[in-house]
Amino acid sequence: MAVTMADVARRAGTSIAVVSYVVNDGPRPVAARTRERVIAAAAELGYRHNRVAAALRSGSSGLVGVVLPDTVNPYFAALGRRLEEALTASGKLMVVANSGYDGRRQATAIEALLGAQVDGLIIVSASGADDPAGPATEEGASVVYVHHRPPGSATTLVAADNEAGVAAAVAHLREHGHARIDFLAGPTDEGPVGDRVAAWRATGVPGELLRSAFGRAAAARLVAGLGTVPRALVVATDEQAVGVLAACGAAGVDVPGRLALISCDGSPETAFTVPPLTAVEQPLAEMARQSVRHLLGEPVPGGTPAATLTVRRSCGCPHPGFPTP
Amino acid sequence: MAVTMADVARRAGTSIAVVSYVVNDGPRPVAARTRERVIAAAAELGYRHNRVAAALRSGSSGLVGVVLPDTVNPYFAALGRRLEEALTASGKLMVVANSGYDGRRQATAIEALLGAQVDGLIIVSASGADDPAGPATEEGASVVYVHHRPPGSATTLVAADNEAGVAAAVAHLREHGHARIDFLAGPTDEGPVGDRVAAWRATGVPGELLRSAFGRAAAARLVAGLGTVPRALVVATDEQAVGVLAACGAAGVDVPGRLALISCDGSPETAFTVPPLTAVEQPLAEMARQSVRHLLGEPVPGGTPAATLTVRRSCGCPHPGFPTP
DNA sequence: AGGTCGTATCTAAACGTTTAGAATCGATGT
DNA sequence: ACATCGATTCTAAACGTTTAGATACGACCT
Repeated sequence: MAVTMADVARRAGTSIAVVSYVVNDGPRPVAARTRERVIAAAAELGYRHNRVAAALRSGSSGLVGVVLPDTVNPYFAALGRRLEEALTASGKLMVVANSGYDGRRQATAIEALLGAQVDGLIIVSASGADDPAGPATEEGASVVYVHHRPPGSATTLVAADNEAGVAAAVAHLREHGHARIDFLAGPTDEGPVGDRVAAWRATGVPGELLRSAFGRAAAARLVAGLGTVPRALVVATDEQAVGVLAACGAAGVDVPGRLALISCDGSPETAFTVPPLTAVEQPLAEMARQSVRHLLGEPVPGGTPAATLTVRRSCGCPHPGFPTP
Repeated sequence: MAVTMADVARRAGTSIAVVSYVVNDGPRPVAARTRERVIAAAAELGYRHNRVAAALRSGSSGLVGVVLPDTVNPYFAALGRRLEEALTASGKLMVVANSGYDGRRQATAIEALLGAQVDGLIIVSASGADDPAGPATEEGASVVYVHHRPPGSATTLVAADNEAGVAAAVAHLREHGHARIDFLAGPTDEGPVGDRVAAWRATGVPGELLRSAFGRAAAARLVAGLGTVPRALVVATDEQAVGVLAACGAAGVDVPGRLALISCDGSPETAFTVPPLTAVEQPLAEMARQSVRHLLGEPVPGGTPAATLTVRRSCGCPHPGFPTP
């Protein structure tokens, strides 16, 4: 059915080997005239390189597995797209799997990806999951964790430095005149949330640590139940910040008038909330690039990328398009 | 390196063929005792089925390519996840590619996916792109368009019926007392937007057709520049509705007080906007299931799935958690 | 002329499966 | 005893590529 290298070789009057050399641009040189004939023959016949056959023989499938908790979450969606960009630039295809924050589903997904002979695995680990890279790395597959690595794993982790960003957020709110600055985190301090809590604590600014389950509904409940609304709040994730916004909207609490808010994550959606969220923005593009380089065993230039503060409206700053009261 | 069927066969004291029969559960029967021995041997050795080798021989890679304009857009993100669920249920892995709404990138992506020998292609075509399935289907690959099919293509399309949904939206706004109901669409009526505009027109209710480029910024500009704010508006996509919301927030226009809003798409994010958006919700799960069944050549039960109205706050209805004035 | 080198090409053996066709082996029927 | 049959298993040929080793052929040197 499909056009194979043998067809191209026959047409170009050469052997399969040289066709392969031309297609892969190596590992042996091909005379310019021959190369032209092969290229012409391939074009005429509509040859398409069969990566499956190549994968079987060469051991590289050109596939990279990406495991994310939930690609509908804008933060992971944004990370996923950055990863795809970085992978495409390296000629890899991205196979995605959602773990749904569930360790078992994550393990199943990884198993399926390894069966597909992926060249590597980029994992944002579900919290509470055992180290899923264990079985994977035993097989010799390369694995990189992004954003969150399960406790006890020694596998490479690519994550942003949030310390400076959170400090900047706190400093910024203080400039707006807030003496107390509270922090809203999830029920546990696992993963990057822990770093953010620590960074907030490290500033030494007085304030309370509030907790709410992950998910917007929970965050909404929290704000609704709040007796005295805190004046300034740093929120650990966009997801929760959006929940806080929804709760404030429902309760008629003015943001930033009665509650100043700074979120962490800074996924694209934060630019379009009402009001637009000021956020400690994760350097997703750089994280994606570094992950891919690690995975492919290339040198990784630049150190840990740092999250930076993106100022919009929810902190109290005037923002283009918004009337300053 | 890796454990192969030959290793398992040796250990189980049988031939490679029976190992294959056991692994694939066919196409020939295996005696119960032998099967057990094979399964035990495979477990002891940690055998993992090599899908690349299987793909080369059998012609089925277990991979399905999914091409989306932009996986960061919540609507496509939600569709993507539904597709992944449906594919996983059929034992397929999903390879995603973003086209960035660009015909050229879309063509490149499809080419790469075909090279990976995907078993099929699910495409949400970039508007304005030539029929990208042409070259693909010539190769015998099966292709299904979802949501939007380029004009001139005869390939299978899976899309929702928006007529009843939009009519319900218009009727609902009328019940809220609006005599005029405007409609906000993109610059062209290509794809599903056209159906929605037509459905709005078909209701015969007086109102103006407003236009704005795709993208939230453009929608924001539109509302900001509006002399007299329309009282009731149906918006063609969530993306634009979020833009309208942002513009209203910035301009201090109360939604739904001064402007009642119903969006089309109904991606998960609409539940968490301020105020929560009433929307004509696309039956994404059903669309995903149908797409996959079409792709795999299975019978597709049920006709065209219909979009349905999900009532929240932006239309003027009271909504749980919101004080009714 | 004979040897040596370099370049370009060819031959053929993998890679790990799938799956027809052949082979084996009791059991059954005559 | 012998042919027949069914159930099970084995043998071996693909699938389309990659790539090491063998080969062919001038050019160059002595």
